[in-house]
Amino acid sequence: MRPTLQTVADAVGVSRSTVSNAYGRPDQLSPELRARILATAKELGYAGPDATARSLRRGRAGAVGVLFTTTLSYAFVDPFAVLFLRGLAEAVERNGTGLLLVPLSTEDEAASVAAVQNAVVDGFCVYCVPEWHGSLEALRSRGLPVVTTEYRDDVPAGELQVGVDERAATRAAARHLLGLGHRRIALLTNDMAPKGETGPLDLAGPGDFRYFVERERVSGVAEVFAEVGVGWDDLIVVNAAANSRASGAQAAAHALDRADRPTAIVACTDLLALGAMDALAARGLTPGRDVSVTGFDDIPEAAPAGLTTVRQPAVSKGTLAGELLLDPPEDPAERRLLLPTELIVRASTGPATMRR
Amino acid sequence: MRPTLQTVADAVGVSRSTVSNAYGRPDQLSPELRARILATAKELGYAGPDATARSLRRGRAGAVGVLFTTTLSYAFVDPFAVLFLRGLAEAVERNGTGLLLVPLSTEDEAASVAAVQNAVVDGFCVYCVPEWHGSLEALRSRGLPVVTTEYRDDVPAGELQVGVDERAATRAAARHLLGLGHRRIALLTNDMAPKGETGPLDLAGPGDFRYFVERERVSGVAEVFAEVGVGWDDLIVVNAAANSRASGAQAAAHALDRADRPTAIVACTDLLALGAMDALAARGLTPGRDVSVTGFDDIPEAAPAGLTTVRQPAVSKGTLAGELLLDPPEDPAERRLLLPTELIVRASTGPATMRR
DNA sequence: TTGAAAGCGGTACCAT
DNA sequence: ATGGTACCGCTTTCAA
Repeated sequence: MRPTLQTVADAVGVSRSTVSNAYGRPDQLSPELRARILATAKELGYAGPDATARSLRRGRAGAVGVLFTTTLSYAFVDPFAVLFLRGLAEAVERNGTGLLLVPLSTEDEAASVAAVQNAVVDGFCVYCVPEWHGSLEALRSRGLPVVTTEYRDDVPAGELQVGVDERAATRAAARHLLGLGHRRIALLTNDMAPKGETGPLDLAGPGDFRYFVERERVSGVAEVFAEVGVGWDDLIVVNAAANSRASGAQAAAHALDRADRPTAIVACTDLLALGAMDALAARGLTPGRDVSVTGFDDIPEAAPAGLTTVRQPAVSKGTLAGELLLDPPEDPAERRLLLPTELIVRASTGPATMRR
Repeated sequence: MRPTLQTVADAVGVSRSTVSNAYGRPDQLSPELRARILATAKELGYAGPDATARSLRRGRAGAVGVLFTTTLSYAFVDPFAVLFLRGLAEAVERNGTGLLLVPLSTEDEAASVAAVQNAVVDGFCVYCVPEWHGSLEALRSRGLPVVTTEYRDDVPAGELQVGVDERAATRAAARHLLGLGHRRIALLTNDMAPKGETGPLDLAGPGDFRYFVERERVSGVAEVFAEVGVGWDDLIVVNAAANSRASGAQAAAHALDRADRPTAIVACTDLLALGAMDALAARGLTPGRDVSVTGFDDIPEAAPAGLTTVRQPAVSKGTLAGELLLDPPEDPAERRLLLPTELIVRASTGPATMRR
């Protein structure tokens, strides 16, 4: 059997408290006794106080949990997520706190709920988890501090937030395209509906999107185009099964291969936009000349590709989320952080041209 | 005060065991009672069984800890690490297990040790942590399963391993350069010595490197060149302060600005190699023509840059590490996995040319 | 089907 | 400086 504190205490002939102090409060006992205790512990193969028991007693886990949209590994697939996590990691490690990536399952919601309930953490960071997902409720009912990466009103009061004005951001992108003369555009989304399939979407309006971010981004575009008489039904909306380059290319194909090919493609993420550019290339089309493309996030890959996109601070979004979580401000106003966005114009957008 | 199992039990008028069963073993009590318990719990704001207490009692944490070379955030900075973690994440999440990134501190070793001791996990994955680091000893003494990403003999018996033959890999790269006529080469390392400064290194031999991986990779190159009479002292060794592109460029500068400029640069990682290519570009030199460059890892950025490098399986290295950890094989032979490497020749290497 | 009791492995207050 | 004693919150035989 694995030795415990008691084992060591008995062997040395002291009390548990003293052994405990030998580890956690060296100043509470004579150096000599401490040395003897530590030596005996080593001899017995005692590894030091058990982490779980210590956490239970101290009431502190020393880690914050991170929840991702879909799966745990998505954290290492999406370039924006990686940047965000870098920031989050920097903030928490400064504090000696760890990061627990919680395994959510796409197939088994019960498993996800269990994972959230069993997570030994002091707080949670929620990265784009759909509001209807059961794990979110499980998470909130734990009563721990929670920070989300969306800036929105319809959440439990007091929840920490760090986000951007998604809608205003895409409005800027839409105005840019409008100014370039574009009137026939396609929207590339990644709504991750239960059975996400790549293909055209026929929705009554932006409000039908299931994801907050998707809803907001699409709304921004729709608003701007509506102002000039281009209604919702005039927009070509194509959903991508996943937020990946390949999926973006597939989705873009649906728009590009239409008889009334759009002159511009507005993608909800850079990954989708880069995929759209791949699709253009495959058809011998040049971004910014034949068809304009915009993205969202400004991931590192965007600049070399010449992608016009909305930049949002990735790393600092993570850092701020971490700081908020580790030391939640009292003032409600400080519990919600709105970060700036900026439209970065590159070569992938240009004047609308008539089709040759 | 937060409600506990007891609170709920008292409120309903049953015992703790029954409430516990209501959550963990629904079949052990009448559906009706269970419903009443759950309703009361909700009313009381009871969030369900405490994660830490449950872990303690069950003796299972539901997570594996991950240790990184330097800091936690490095996990999201190094492209190879990101790929590795993706694989690891995929493996563990399949099992419903989480990933706890343990915060190591560069400055405060005691803090790192504490972080390892307090990590609530069922096992550890060690990613390139130097063997002399105190946290490693703390980790091993916990007696949990451990998997390391290096294939080597001088570790505690039974430790799980998944790695590559680093030395053989760089031997292949060196032979490639040799075949192209290169005799005067520079080595770019990232030994992360305590006070890592970028600059020339004057070591007695490859054995002086503090890191296993560095030692092995450099040894491979040295061995091959020694065979043709190019000794250790003929090699230009420059250390980079960090494993980053910028640092690699800085280090490469030391080699490139010498009077006897090397005709080839062998970098210990792709990041350093890409930095070296940056340094070449800054000097108007063309990789593969003026100076050849090789890297290690074959990260995604390597191909577009035309970098000749050693490929090692990044994602599957992570997957295998995870599988090993979650279900350690009995057979000692299966506890150590040697993965293949492959030299990928691209445009960054070419025939050695006399300096113009 | 439900409950009593015994831990899981420690920590920290309060005496001595 | 050291020890006694609760107690952290839950799970799990085992008995009723």
